[in-house]
Amino acid sequence: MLSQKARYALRALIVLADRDDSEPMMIADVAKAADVPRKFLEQILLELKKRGIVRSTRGRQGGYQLGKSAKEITFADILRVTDGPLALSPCVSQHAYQKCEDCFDEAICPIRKALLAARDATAHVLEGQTLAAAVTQSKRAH
Amino acid sequence: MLSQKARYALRALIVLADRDDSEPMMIADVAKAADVPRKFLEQILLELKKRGIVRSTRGRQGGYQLGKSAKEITFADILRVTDGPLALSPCVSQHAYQKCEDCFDEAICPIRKALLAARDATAHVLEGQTLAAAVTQSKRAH
DNA sequence: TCTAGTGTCGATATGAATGATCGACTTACA
DNA sequence: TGTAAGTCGATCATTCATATCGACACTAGA
Repeated sequence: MLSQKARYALRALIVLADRDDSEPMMIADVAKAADVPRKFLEQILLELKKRGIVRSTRGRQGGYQLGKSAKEITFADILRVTDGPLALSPCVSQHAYQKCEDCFDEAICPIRKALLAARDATAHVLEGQTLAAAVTQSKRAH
Repeated sequence: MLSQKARYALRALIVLADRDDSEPMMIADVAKAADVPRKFLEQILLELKKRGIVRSTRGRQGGYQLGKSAKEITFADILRVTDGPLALSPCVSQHAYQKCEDCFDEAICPIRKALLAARDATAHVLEGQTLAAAVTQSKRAH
């Protein structure tokens, strides 16, 4: 399951993607539009910023904007920030690989093999879902 | 990520699947073979029993066996017991659907659409992975 | 019928993660 | 230089994950 944090991040980013990106949007406004607790959103945006998904401007007239084109930001990118690796086990993670402690031989582990297939399938789908597509879709529906 | 509980369940079930199933195996023996804390395994097996994945015999000479053929038990079945729905959100779960509280219209929710695709992909893979296949594979490797 | 060996079940302990909030600080523009 | 913005560290409440304990119920075999 997604964490609440992930839901908030997705909603906030869709808000940012769905507007004229020429000037930044204040945290408070994003929080209101995306229905996210203001202070919590702060933390989330900071993490997204560290990964380059958004960028910020300080001081007056400051706020947040996407860090790159909405076409280049995928759901996979976002979920990796908020919820960690997509994989069901560290031993099948592409971006955060780690050996299982109690696995004596990865090569023949029957569990690993199944999890690897699951990871590939999930990642393939989520890496194909961009923010731009999400915005387009929700606009078309109105 | 999988919970520890899920890893334990998978390992224990592979142990049960990988033996002559004519007589039950004691919890203590399963715990040892699968390297799972005995008391914790108790709880896990009870839950698996409720879902029909294993069955038990009480009293002397008692113990656990698979509840059906290893060919009919999928990783999806097991993970649903230990970790809940495979879906990333209740609103896209097949077996445990629930409406999002703060989602005003499911039909046009751009997040939901992405999560639905992810669920389908994951479920498809995990429902294709049986205990029997896992055992066969690990045997072939030796 | 007794008893030893087995699963069952409810309660509880503990630590970690999650979700959320607060207040002080820094930066930038007018 | 004052004010409006983001930044950052700390903290807190609650829930969840992991694990353990002890008493109980059931059954085969002596």
